[in-house]
Amino acid sequence: MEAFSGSFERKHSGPCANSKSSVDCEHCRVRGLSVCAALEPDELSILNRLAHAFCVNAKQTLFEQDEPAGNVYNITAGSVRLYKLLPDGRRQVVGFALPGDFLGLSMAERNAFSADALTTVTACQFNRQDFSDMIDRTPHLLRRLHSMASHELTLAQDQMVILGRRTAEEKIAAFLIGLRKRWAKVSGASVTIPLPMTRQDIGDFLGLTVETVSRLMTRLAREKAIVIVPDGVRLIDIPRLERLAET
Amino acid sequence: MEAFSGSFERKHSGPCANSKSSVDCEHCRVRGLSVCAALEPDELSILNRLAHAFCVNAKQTLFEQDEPAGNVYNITAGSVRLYKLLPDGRRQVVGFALPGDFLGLSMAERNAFSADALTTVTACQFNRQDFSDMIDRTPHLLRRLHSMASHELTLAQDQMVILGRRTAEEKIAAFLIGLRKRWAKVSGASVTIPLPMTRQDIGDFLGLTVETVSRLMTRLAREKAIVIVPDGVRLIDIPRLERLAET
DNA sequence: AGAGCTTCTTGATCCACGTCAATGTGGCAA
DNA sequence: TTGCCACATTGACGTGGATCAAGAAGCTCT
Repeated sequence: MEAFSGSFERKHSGPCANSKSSVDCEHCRVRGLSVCAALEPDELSILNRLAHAFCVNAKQTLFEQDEPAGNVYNITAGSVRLYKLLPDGRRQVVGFALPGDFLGLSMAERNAFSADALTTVTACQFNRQDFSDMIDRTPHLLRRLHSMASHELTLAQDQMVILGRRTAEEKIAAFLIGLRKRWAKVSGASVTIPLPMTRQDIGDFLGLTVETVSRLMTRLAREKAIVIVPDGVRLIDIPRLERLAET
Repeated sequence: MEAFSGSFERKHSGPCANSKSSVDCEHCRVRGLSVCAALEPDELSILNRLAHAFCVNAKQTLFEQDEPAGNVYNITAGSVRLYKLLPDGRRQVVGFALPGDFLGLSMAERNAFSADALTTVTACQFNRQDFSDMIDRTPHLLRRLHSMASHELTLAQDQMVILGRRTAEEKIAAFLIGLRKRWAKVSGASVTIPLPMTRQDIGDFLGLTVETVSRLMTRLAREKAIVIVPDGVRLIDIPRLERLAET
């Protein structure tokens, strides 16, 4: 809980080697907010005074839907799946959190969704009450957080258009374009973008089945709108963005 | 722009009699925020210092998607359709605003959607810049607005579940239950709820066609989950909520 | 290297919902 | 009253994507 401003550091750079059952990884302990968090240096330094950094391995849970919300999180590395479950097991992925993203900014009493790690994730955690007290003392930071939450609302509304009024192929194309844009903010523009989530996750995000996602990805590749990088299906190239956008 | 706290008043209570092309209705001029706005008296009184009240008839536009956002609105009476259009004309309704609801709280540069009046609407308008300056001077009000925006985000995420993972019948049921709940906040719980929007609007909100909406409303009525009030199709009864919820 | 996973792909078939078309209905203007 | 028009309903038919089923291709553990 000591002061630290700016980037983060870790003791080792590969994935955590420790047991899957451990939530905290002492070896890759990080400090401070993600540099991607779109905050000014003074804001970073204020928040970092409260930061408690930790690391979880892939498939571990950060928090679960309907549980009392205990913390606010800022992702510093890795990606996180955010989803809601219906009583009968149907699942809707409501988003994916990438480095720089905050979780729990709504300050609601309970979590609106579950969150678990798609890859090894390092994050920076704040006690909800400390966080709340701090933003009460720092109005311009609250203003910033409000604008982040508003941005998320517009993303959610865009997703409503995608879910309600686009065909399966358009959904996939929009998803890939949107993800490319988000990765560009994190690690710079690139034709190759990582898909840390499974086809099932993509389907649950877009209101499609795994089979449909798989078929359409293959089709987009056949039609040369994308390239599924051969060494694994979790990496794709978007050589010509406009080609994909016009589908 | 004078001070006024609490409820609103109008000069006549029926729909506006003046020309359809007029945006402001001098006859039913209102003052102040909606009493449904879930604000404390002191917050109401602060905001009302900036309030500029007005009235529009059904089908008139409040603002349009992508235009520079000039105002923040609080609906005091009537209902408003919020929607996004795709270039090819497909439409996604992203929500319906009822009395008490704010529009434009995100303080974004441009409107994320279009808004037009489903019925005669009275609303309370704030200049965006005045509003922004005022919340900067009033942190606890900003905090309140942030929590309203966050609530909208959770509604949007719930809508994502509905759009992505529910059947047509479940969509209609969820829509009616949600609308009933919202009307209850405005005018108290009642088995009869108004549907100020067309079947097309409902379809565009739920990702369905008019025909499907119509068919399923009829079916729900046949199965006695709802009653379409005979004197018009824009009013339904939900005699047994649990009956509707289990569909 | 092989066993046992999970994930991904591909094909055949099905059906919920969309599309197209016809008709009904209520409000309003002339 | 009549015609018009936007909205709603209903039926017949078509189809995009779901479902079911079978492999293939990667991981991880031993």
